[in-house]
Amino acid sequence: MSERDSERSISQTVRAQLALRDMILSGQLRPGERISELQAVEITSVSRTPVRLALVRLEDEGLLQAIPSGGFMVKAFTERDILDSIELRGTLEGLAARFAAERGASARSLEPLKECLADLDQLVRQDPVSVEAFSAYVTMNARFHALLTELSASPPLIRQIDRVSALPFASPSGFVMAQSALPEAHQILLIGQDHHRIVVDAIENREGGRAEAIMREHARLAARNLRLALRNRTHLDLLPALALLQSPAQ
Amino acid sequence: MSERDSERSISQTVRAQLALRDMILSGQLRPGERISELQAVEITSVSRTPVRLALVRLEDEGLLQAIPSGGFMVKAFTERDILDSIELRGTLEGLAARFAAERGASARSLEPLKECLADLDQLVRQDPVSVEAFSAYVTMNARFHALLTELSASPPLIRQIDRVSALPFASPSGFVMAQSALPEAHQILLIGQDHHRIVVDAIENREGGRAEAIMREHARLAARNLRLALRNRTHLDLLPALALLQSPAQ
DNA sequence: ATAGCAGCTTATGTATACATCTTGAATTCA
DNA sequence: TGAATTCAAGATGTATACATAAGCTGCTAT
Repeated sequence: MSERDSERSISQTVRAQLALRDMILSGQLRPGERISELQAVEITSVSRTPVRLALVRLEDEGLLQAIPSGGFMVKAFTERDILDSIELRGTLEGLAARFAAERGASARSLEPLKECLADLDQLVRQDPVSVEAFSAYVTMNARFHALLTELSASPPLIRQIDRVSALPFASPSGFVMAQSALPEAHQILLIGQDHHRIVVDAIENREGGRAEAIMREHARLAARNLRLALRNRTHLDLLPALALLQSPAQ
Repeated sequence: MSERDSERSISQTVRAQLALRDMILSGQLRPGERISELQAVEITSVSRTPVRLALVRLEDEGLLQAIPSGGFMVKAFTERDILDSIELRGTLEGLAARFAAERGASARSLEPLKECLADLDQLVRQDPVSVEAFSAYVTMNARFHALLTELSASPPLIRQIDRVSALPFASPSGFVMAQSALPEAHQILLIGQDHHRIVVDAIENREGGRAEAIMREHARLAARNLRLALRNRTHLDLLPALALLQSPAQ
């Protein structure tokens, strides 16, 4: 299949990076655990050179932490770290929205965002929302946030947002699936979608302050989802990202 | 001397990273220029393995850009990129100040910041400000910003601020030296120091919004310095960071 | 019994040889 | 003359061997 072709074509470095990332996010490698190069070599079946590069990449992705004396360990996050990362993303996306508004995003460039908004509207309209719709929402929501970020037309800002969102629990869709298990599911989805509507409106009307504020608040929905999910403790399996959380949870 | 000892003790990777960074920031490697591993090997006199690691590190530092087909080139920045990076830093430092205020930084933890503030006051008091005082200001100012960042007590945020500030033209002291060549020098210094005073006051009084706003505005002083320096075109040599600027300047 | 030291095991840091792919230049054909 | 193709030179990707440093275990001495 073409899958095998693509697997063959990608570099060993990337292959190792993917394999190690999966093991970290799935909890097979636990927070605080040291991960030696040879161990990583055994896991990934590639030699030390690409393994080492993969480890360095995962370090600046934020999944690993360098040990002063050499080597790496799986990074551990507190609930506070996660909440701060979400607030951080909200702040950066707020800045992106403000830039888009102040710099006068053209009607043409707003088009894809509006289409995405309409697609999301379709998904949100159902009640109750099917699991498939939730899954589709996650994809479309990620697209919405990506489009919004690009609308800032600021490479340095886009770069930073991408880096923050690389942490799975800080990404825009990190906790959407958690909602599906909550009774407040549909309500929260509607509120989030209203935020989307508002930010587009604000950008269109050049209301920079409003656009920034609503994106900050929007990120706090994710924080709310996280807290609800942790308190209810239902379907935590929907959130592999929480494998990185220190002791208390899981 | 101990210098030779320390030079011997640091790793080849770090040595290569420092050497290459110097060459980039000093303009010996020009923006857009491809930098091959062998070339880097010749420059740094270390083998390809540590050179490669150094290149990867410089990439996520933001000084290099990966070429899709492999290898790296020196990243080029527009004036807009630089201004955006400064605004970005201001936004993040604003968030840090707000966190410090909202979370109630203890009187004890505020102490070092206040001492630093007093030291800066001493330096600013002279008129005209000597070159040595400017240089001391740069150091002390960097310390002030570092202390403020740490006061947020948020590892994820601290990490992001450090990453943004790694770009020399986005760092808190990036354009202070440019002032020394400007007629408005002392005035700008006084204004900046007043910002410092205000943010400490705001944090002490738990005024999160005020603390955030003043840090955002504070960063815009750097943007002002940049614009003035570029327009006047005097003493651009004081700003090695501008070696990364695309064509028009320099 | 505990603390400290010695030696060994294993980790990471580095260099280099080999394989593969990209790129540029030259030549040939239309 | 221009464009396309092929070949060569050089680049990056990968593996592995070697050097050095860290950490651990076990033994000895107090």
